[in-house]
Order: sequence, then C-alpha cells, then structure tokens
Amino acid sequence: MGRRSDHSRAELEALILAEGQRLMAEGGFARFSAREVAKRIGYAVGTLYNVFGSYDLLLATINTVTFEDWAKHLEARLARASDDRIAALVEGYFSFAADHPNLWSAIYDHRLPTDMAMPDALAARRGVLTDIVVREVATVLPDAGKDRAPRLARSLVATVHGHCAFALNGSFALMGETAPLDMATARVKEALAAAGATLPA
Amino acid sequence: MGRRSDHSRAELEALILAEGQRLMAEGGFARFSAREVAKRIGYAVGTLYNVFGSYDLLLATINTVTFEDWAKHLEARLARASDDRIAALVEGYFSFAADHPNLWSAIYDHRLPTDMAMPDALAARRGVLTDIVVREVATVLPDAGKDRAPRLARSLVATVHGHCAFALNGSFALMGETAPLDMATARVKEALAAAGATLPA
DNA sequence: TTGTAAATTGAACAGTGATCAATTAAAAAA
DNA sequence: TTTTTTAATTGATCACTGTTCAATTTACAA
Repeated sequence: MGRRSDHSRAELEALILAEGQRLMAEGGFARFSAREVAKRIGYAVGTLYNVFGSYDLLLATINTVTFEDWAKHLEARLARASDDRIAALVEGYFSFAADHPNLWSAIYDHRLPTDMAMPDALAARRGVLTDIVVREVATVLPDAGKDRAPRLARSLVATVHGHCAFALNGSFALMGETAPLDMATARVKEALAAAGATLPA
Repeated sequence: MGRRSDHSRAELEALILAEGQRLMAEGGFARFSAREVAKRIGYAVGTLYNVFGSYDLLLATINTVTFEDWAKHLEARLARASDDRIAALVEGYFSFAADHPNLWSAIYDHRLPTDMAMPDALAARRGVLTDIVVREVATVLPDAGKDRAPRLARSLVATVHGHCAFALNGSFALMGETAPLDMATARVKEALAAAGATLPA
C-alpha cells in the first residue's frame, strides 16, 4: 500500500492522472472508476478524494491533460505541414480523436454538475487548443479582418468538432458518409474564403 | 403493483417510454435509472427488461422518440417560416436543444456498447430528421447540383450540431462566444452559397 | 375446474461514488 | 532522543446502479 514516503503530493497527483488517463484510454468513460485507478496505483479510494476533492474534479483534470496532449499533437502536425496549414490543422484535429477515441470522447462525455463551474486554472489550460486555431486563422486572414479571427476560429472549431463527433459516434456511418475529414476541411475552407482569407491553390 | 389486466404490452411499452423520457428530461442522462422509471409507473425493474431487453435498448428507444419529437419540431418551425427556410431550419435545430437540453444531450451521451449495432428499426426512425434537411437543401440547390444534396446536408447537420453542442455544453461560453446560432447560420449559408444555392437576400 | 403458458416480481450479485472515524507516518517540539 | 502534534492514508460503510432469474401470480385454453 502506498505511503507518504513513496510519493510526494505532486508525484502522487501525477501518478493518479497518468494511470487515470491510461484507464480512460483503455475502457472509456463508461468503464472508468476511481476505485480501479486507486487499485492500479496501490492506494485506497479515499486518497484520490484527498488529492482531487471529488470525482468530477478528477475527471475534469484528466480531460484537461488530454486537451494539452491534443494541443501538442496539433503543433507537431503543423510543424510537418506543407503550405496548407489549415488542412493540417483539421487533419490533426481528426487524427488525435481517431488515435485516442476514448480520451477524446471523455472530454465531451463528462459534464460538470450544473452547480459547479470549470475551475479557472483548468479552463486556462484548455484554452491552448483554441489559441492555436485563432493564430492560424489570423495568419490567413487579410490585415483588414484579422480582428475577426477569434470568433471565426471558435466557429470553425465547432464546425470541425461536429464532423469529428459524428465520425466517431457512428452518426456519419449511419447516414452513409465515408469521408468526414474531407467534408470538414471543405466547410472550413469555404468559411475562410468567404472571410477573404488567402488559401493555397 | 402493475398487472397484465392494467396494460397491454403496447400500452406498457408506451408507458415506460413516456415516463422514461419524462425522467430523462428532468434529471438528464447522469441521473436516469431503470429502477426509478419502474418505481414511477408502479412496475418492478424486471418488467422493463422483459419489454426492452436491456438498459441500452431502453435508452436507444427513448432517444429515438426524442429524435421524432425533434423532427416534428423542425416541421412545425418550417411551417411558420418566412422565405428563409434554411435559417428556420437552423433555428429549429437549436431551439429544440435549448428547450429540452437533457433530452437532446441524452441522444449523444448514450453510446451503444461497441459490440452492439443500432437496430435497423430505430435507425430508420431516426433518419426522418436528416431527411428533412436533405429535402430543404435540395430545394435551394440548382438543378445541376441537386444530387449533391444528401452529402452536403449531412455535412451541414454536422456543422450545426457542432455549434449546438458547444452552446449547450458550455464550450462556447468558456471561449467567450455569445451568439452560437448566428455563427451556425452563417457557416451553413456560406456552404450553400459555395454550392451555388439560391438564398433569400 | 384444471393445466399450461406467459407476465411479473423482487431478492441477490457485483459493481459504483462518496464519507469519515480510525489508523499510521512524518514533522515539530521538548 | 523522546514526546507531541499534524497530516496523510485507509477501508468499512452507505445508498445507489444494471442485471439476472427462481419463484410467484395471472390469463387463458382445455
């Protein structure tokens, strides 16, 4: 059984998050449980509640880590992109979800209780993903319209999210759609073109 | 306690679905339970399993009823629409979700086990919603491109879904977006315009 | 009236999130 | 070094979940 001498608080927190994310990746939101995480790291359930305060905060923190992993994935994808960075961005959005479907779904499966707001610290960490999109959108917009980048970027993220969600939850398959990524990319480019963006041929 | 003399099988099925949908609307997916539905209609848990076979099938059926309610809502919204039926469609999509957030969310919160496909009968009933969108999209497309209506409609549904999901789950609020409906409508109209659609001024 | 087939029950099982008195270990004080 | 204090850790306990299925009850046919 775990003891204080084994792990500092920071180490314990990292241990719980790492094992929690692993369990989430394996079995998804529906099969996730605090008890199973505790068992795997050799601590009792109560310890997780000591460290994270509640089940919801544990989940929100695991999902925030996933957000950060996702943002790293996007940056890596952009780093090896051709001249079409917008296409790379959409592809990176999809491929992270495809590579880690359970982690990606957990972000949207978990809803905080109505009386509980997302802690500012976690919200800020999640913001990095949108920031990347805003930056890339601003790059292709004409100087005259760069101030519209934040709102347009949010809307494009929602657009891609919708396509990605339907691709992963089977809605697209049920409708007979076989190329969700192409569809999402087309919608994004149309919207950028309508905003006067300069896109590669 | 419920007896056979009280309700025929069809009546019992309808009773379970009605009370199940009511419970879902009240407490959402997280607070839903078969036991609570059984208690409210005065039958034992086992009866729900007799009628629906499993928890997942009960949920899938309740959500299918919600799909049908949603489609009716869309048709009613279209019936009182101005010349801009596309805007009415997007508004109807959003307003159903806003009016019944727990019912709407339950559709996407519930995922069938990976080894269980959506029964054909339920999938067909859910299709009515997409059919409406395909019909309206085909109406505004030029004759030369009407064959593209199904794929474009699916993509537009995904686009609006993304915006609606972000509006309801708080993602847009966290990003500072205050007019998700306007954003969704703008994206849809851009995509239709790019496809050569005739839209009201 | 009796027999049969079907519907209905609810206790039982293994699991969940959550709590908190009791224990144990580390750090501080004597 | 001992003693005291503080904090971390435990795991039994509670009320709940989906699921099963032998036992019961009901409806209907013979």
